[in-house]
Amino acid sequence: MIKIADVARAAQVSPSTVSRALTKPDLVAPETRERVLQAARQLGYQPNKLARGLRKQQSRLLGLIVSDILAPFHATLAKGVQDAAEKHGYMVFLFNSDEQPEKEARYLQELQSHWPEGLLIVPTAKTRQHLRNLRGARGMPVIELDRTSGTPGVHAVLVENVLGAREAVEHLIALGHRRIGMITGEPVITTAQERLEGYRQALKGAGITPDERLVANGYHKEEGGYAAALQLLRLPPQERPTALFVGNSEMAAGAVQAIRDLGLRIPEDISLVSFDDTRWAQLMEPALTVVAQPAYEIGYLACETLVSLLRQKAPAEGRILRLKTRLLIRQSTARPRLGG
Amino acid sequence: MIKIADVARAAQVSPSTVSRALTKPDLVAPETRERVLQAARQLGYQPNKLARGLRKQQSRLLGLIVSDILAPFHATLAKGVQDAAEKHGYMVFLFNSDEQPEKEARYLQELQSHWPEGLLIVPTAKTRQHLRNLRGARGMPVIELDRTSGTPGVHAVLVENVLGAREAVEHLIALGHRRIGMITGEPVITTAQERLEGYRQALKGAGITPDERLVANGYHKEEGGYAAALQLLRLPPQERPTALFVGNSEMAAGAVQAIRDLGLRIPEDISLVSFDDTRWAQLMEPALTVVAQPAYEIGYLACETLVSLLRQKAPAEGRILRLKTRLLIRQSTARPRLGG
DNA sequence: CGCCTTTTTGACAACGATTGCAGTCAATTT
DNA sequence: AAATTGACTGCAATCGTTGTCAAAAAGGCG
Repeated sequence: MIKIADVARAAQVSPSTVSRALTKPDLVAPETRERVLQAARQLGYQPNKLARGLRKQQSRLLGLIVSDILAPFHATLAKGVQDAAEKHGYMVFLFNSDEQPEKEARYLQELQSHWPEGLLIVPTAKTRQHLRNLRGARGMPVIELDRTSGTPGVHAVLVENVLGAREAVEHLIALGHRRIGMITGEPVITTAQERLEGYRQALKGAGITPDERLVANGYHKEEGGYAAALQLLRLPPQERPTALFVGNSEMAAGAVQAIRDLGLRIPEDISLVSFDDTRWAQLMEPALTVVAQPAYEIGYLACETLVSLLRQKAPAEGRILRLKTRLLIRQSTARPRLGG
Repeated sequence: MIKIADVARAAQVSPSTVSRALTKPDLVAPETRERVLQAARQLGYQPNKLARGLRKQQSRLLGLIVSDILAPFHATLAKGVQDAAEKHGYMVFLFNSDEQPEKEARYLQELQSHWPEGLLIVPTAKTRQHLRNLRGARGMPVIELDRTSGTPGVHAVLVENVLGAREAVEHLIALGHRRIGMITGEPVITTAQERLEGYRQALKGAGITPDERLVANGYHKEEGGYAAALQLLRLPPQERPTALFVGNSEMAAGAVQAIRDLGLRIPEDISLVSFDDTRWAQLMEPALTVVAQPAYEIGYLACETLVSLLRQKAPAEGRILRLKTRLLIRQSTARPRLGG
């Protein structure tokens, strides 16, 4: 690997001059600079970021921990973060907690030892205490995405979950549904709480008495969504929901499977609306009505926020940004059958 | 940030001893070791990997460049790589070339300056020359995934594309199709070439004269697949294919849209089979017949191979591994209509 | 008790890049 | 012609960690 000393020798100057020629061009004489640049180019010199980071005490690295890279929402989030990071000359270390607090803790440690300048994280159940334990975290800014851990003073980029959920359920109510089931995520996760809250608000607004048997936990995962949907749809006929509102697309995929396995039809027998727009939601038959989240924008904006925090040295107080969701009405929601 | 000197002071020993106590425990006296470990724990010491990497001349970092992180195939690939890397104590820098050679070149440069010990890459059209330009690459082992760039001596983990494609097309032929169209990817990409070759072999094997008008380029992308499908399905009735074989899932999604926009039904009017199994392929109606690739295994295996190359210093000659595909017959393929 | 091994520890020099400081040299001013 | 300025360059220290080497301490043996 070519180092600065090699370029220095080739250009017949000192290493200091090479460094300056490359990073502070106006501090060296034009002809020297040209000689250095040429030598560097010819030798294919690439600065060693490890050494530079060590000396300058800055890594130009950001850490990103998402909870499920295989879910389109998170993949899109990650892309938004990376695009923004690249724009500002940062690299991103991407990890996947799989919603497992232990994995998250491990990755946080591993990450910390690489001296990232900032951290973006989709928190899990224990993120709050993990962040507290990160003693070295000094003033390292942290931005939470999609959910919050409740850590005081932390920044976050979220969506209007309550409103988004309420709109979805109000849409069902407007179609005439009265018995509306919800498949929610882990109750410790704020998105699950907020979406449940939106669901309840909508019911309340319409004067519908909430029935706790119509709310089932799908643990944010496909299998959980499958089980939850089965549970709800196997209620006795007069108690069974005529519509389901699902907290995310993973669980919705499970719910669709369950509905099919029960031999029910969407939307004739059961209306379905879920959070997250995905390719399969668009391609399935009937296309799924969804609450679309601006995943790319969340990631991009979070990273922009982080970078601007890094620019201004003063550790700004935690600010929470909330983006809007959009209800995309497709064919999976319809009037309930009479007497349903 | 706590450094070794801080721990040394707290434990009343020299920095060297702290370093040894942490990395070569049997070289320090038990009581000293205990004192050091305790101090380190108490202060929350984390070794600085930048400094360590610089000193030890090894970063424990791997680079991974995929061509589209939003595609499930690539996301799964990445997960396989990361899981394997983690097992061996490596971190992964993940990038996304978006199939754009310029992006790839930029990321390769950026990556190189972080001194990764090895590189995993899903090559684009210009990877071969990019790798050649990477002068510093010395003996840095490179593993190609999914496709090959044709760089001599490089390792690769691929699938049996010819065979997989042939089986898919033979399945269509067995159903009675004679006019079978193919939507292929960029011809410079080896997977596209090989899958096309499999298609041709299947036709030849069945004594069907290939018709070049039945092959359209979808450029690996959804929009391309849409356009290509339109082109093929708008051929005059007696020339129009009764079945389509699509080179990947992105293009297949476009093809499905095109088929629907034309008011055609799957599989009654047109049979469809594509490479890559995805959630939407399973959930769409009718469920899509696909050639499933072991994406996770490709990633995992590639990373395992890379790590084992790193272990044995000798730069082994390039070896190409090919994994099997599986034809999953679902409902999107059926007998052609009589007189179709 | 002294000599020789073995264990344990600390001082020091790297790794590669950057930067404050000081020195050189030519250009300008007096 | 001497003095002053300014532009440019090199020296040396530094970032945090590790490995080499030698010194110091501890243990073993006659």
